[in-house]
Amino acid sequence: MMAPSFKEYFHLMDDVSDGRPSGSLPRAVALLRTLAASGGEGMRLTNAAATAGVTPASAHRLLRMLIDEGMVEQDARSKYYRLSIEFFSLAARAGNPSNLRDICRPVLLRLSAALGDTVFLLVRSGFDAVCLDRCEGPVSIRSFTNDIGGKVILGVGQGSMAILAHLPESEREEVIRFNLPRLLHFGLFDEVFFRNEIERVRESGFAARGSGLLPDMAGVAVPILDRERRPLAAISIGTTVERLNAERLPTVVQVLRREAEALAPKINPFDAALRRPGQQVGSY
Amino acid sequence: MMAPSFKEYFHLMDDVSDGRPSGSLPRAVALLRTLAASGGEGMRLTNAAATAGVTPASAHRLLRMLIDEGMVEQDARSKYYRLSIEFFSLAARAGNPSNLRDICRPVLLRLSAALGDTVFLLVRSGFDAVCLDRCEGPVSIRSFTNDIGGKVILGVGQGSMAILAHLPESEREEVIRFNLPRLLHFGLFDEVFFRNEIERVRESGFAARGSGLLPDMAGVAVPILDRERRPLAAISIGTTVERLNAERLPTVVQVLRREAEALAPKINPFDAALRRPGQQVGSY
DNA sequence: GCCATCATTACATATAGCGGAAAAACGGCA
DNA sequence: TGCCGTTTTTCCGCTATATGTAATGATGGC
Repeated sequence: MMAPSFKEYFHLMDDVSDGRPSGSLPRAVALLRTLAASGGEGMRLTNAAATAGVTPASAHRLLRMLIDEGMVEQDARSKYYRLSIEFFSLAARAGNPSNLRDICRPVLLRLSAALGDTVFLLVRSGFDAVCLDRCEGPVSIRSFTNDIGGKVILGVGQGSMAILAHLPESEREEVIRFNLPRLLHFGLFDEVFFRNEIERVRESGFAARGSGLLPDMAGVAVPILDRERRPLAAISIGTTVERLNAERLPTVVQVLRREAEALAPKINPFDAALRRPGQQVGSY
Repeated sequence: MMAPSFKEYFHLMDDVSDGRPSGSLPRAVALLRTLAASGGEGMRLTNAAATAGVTPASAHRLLRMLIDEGMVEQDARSKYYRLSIEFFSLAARAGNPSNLRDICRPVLLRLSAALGDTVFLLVRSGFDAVCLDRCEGPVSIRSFTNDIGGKVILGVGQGSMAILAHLPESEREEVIRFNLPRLLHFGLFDEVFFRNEIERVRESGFAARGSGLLPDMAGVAVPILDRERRPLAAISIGTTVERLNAERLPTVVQVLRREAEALAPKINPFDAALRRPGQQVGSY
């Protein structure tokens, strides 16, 4: 089986496949999701309506409402709809739960300057991890969570793995059970390998190298743990395989760990979010 | 009059003051805006309801719907509502209209590496400018648009000014008329100074130094212009006053201009977005 | 352990949202 | 230029959905 392209990968993460939403709010959200999944160019009305599972008439009415609300823009002559910059700006403030990003920013800057690599801040979101912040180092990097706001399946990539591995037993199992099919779908893991990897990370306290999903790319990540040793987030650096050689690795891990430990007490422990089961995650 | 703090500044940019919205979608959006304005900690139901101008019962129902949709999270024990990480992740893709961000990213990286300063990418959004992307340089910087997703009044800061100054006459006038009261509200400008500044920027083709809003901070910005010389975006660097001295300035401007000109033809010209008048902007 | 504040549920009413169908605008293509 | 398929937009009657008031249940502070 072939490894999926980035585009395929991210497409599969979108939960557009809602079965006929009812009520105007769910429909509107379905449209927003659809537009988000459409990429930067936007979508035609008919297409968006079909994808979101809404009649064209409703889609038209709803999209107009959303334009009135400033959440959606429409290209003046092509009629293409897209999410608005204002929507982007509005939601950008959601990427700072309990001021996590603000608190971690200086650390990311320091790490990126000290190590010369790209640094990421990741948090869990359901069965995925989301990149909250990123500081570019001089070395150019490709990564699953390259972009701020980018989503990866929990367990894919070092930062994501660091979070998963440090979840408490029951949650960890729940996530593994949910994610295994998603991962196998890509032919990237078999279960034993995956579970071994998780154990290794949990015991060593950091995730390194990772799965070699991206050739020549390597990374290290450590979790930020609260007093009950629950993972609040992960700090991760992305670099090239050659830069992360055997003699440099321990140093990097130590630097990361020190920063993560210093960070932990500063973070106001926010509770696990309340969520309806089975929502907001892709179904395969 | 005192210069406003960052917090005050950004608070004033939030358009939460909708007069009793009717229909479930406008109410929901009002709640989302309210939560966005509340910062990272989130809000209680009652408070959010009052701020959004909705009865507590409605707020409760709507917020539950939004949680079902994955757009809102609720802290398990404190009951505080906040925008969800998934919402953040969803909207992050709105920050790439016509793939503008993807196209500019390599340039930002190159500039940040070459100049050693922090580089910003800004686009217009109504009467404001929004930061789409940012690459940190080694020198630490404070800026109005520090954060990705951050909003500034069109005309404040170099990047924002570069866009405003290069708008076609009629639009420029419209923006100036709308923004003058907002600017005067902060006691930062008088009209003649503001207009002179705009003229200077328009004629020279770049904005430098700027208004000295932030002590010791300086910046340069150039617009990215399409074939009709309409500003599509602005590239801006932020640095310290001393780093941006008289002898370095011309070099920096030239580097920026060259990149901006090389970028222009790559960008698929997207039309002015269709918007209802008088929406989505703060009223003072 | 009490009281005040806040969160949640119940319910009857009206209204806002719904889809089908028709009309109008658009965009090719010859 | 004129025709036709597609897409967008409007209209309208029906229904379901969203609404506020009011009552109940939970929470937290003193």
